[in-house]
Amino acid sequence: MPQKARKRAKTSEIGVRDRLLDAADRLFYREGVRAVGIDRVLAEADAAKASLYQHFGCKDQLVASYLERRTVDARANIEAYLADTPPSQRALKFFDWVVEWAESKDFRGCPLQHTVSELTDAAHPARAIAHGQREWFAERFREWTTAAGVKDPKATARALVVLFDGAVAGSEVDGPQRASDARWMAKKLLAG
Amino acid sequence: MPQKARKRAKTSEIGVRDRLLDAADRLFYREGVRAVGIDRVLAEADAAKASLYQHFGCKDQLVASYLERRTVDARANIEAYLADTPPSQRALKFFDWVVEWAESKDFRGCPLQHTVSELTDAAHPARAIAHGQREWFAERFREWTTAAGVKDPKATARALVVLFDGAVAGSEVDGPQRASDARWMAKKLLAG
DNA sequence: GACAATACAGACAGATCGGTCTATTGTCAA
DNA sequence: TTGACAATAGACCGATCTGTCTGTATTGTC
Repeated sequence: MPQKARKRAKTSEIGVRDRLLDAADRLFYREGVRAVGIDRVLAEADAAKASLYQHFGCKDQLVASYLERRTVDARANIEAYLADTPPSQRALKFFDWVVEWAESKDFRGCPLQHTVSELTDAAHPARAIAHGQREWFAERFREWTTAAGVKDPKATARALVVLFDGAVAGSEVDGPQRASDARWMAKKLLAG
Repeated sequence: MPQKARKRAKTSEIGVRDRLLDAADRLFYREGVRAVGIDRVLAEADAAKASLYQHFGCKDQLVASYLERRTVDARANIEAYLADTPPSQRALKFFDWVVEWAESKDFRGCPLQHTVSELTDAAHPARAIAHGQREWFAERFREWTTAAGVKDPKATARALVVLFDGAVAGSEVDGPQRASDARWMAKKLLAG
């Protein structure tokens, strides 16, 4: 019975909920949430359909949970990346992080942007998560530009949001050069 | 016979091919190319399924034709918008156009970005169209920054691409303020 | 060993998808 | 008037989608 061995190995390693989230993350990010069906996620996670609906209720909730985990991880990731950088230089250092992200093998743009543009329904739970993450970014940029002591911290922070969006969206189509271009301009902006 | 009146009215006004393209444009741009099925397009265009397959062959080709027309229209639109502006000031004036676009009622981000992120297949005809349009933008930016006489026209042009992408992607989620933010930064960039 | 909880496999339903096909209708030119 | 042509309506096909359901196997606890 192949199930026996497989099941034992899996349940002792990672719970089925995390396996489903891992699989959803890989597939949804790579191909989009509409292009990937439930069955693909189940096969990738090596899980049963009942487990998915037990843990998440419906596909939309799985999508929301996938984005939720992405944002939590991204925040932790960024904060760790900037921990050793003095606050006055974090705005620019953040764009180093963006460049590294854009250069990473599996980079394919912003999962929040993608999902929001795929799911038009304004009441979809994914939209609230995307909105929350953008608020977080806006606040961090205001912190960083204030700490940097630039002339107009609020306007500069808004400009950095544009640079960030442009770096991510541009790198998706043109490659990581766009992220470097954004960093180049961020440097000019923060210096002047 | 309702068909009689309807048919006569329609065929004398706009050909069925253009009606299909108009319908596809509205629906694909508003909801995405995967979210909208053939039947929705047919109902919106008040056309028969056979007409769609007669003129476009398959859905992918309809998508490509929709994007093709979008790019042709956008180029003409932009060139007309900038016709009365001296070359040296076109780079900045272009961001006025972006602001107006972002403020328009039906603005919902960049159709090319959306479609490319929805259709992962690298061989899809839509990707070639998107690539061509980005080339066109890159060349225009180089022209305009050269005419503006800035210090480093090529780097500045690359930066403007980032600002443009950021303006469009940001305005989709946060509203047209992002386009104004991009213009603000473009002005600084072109002045310094 | 009995039991509840969890996860498995997969049939099934109902809807929708892209695409093909037949049959009908209106238009226009010979 | 006839015949070619373009457009219509819509049945139909096989595939795929989300979600439900039945039944079985494994695990940990009493």
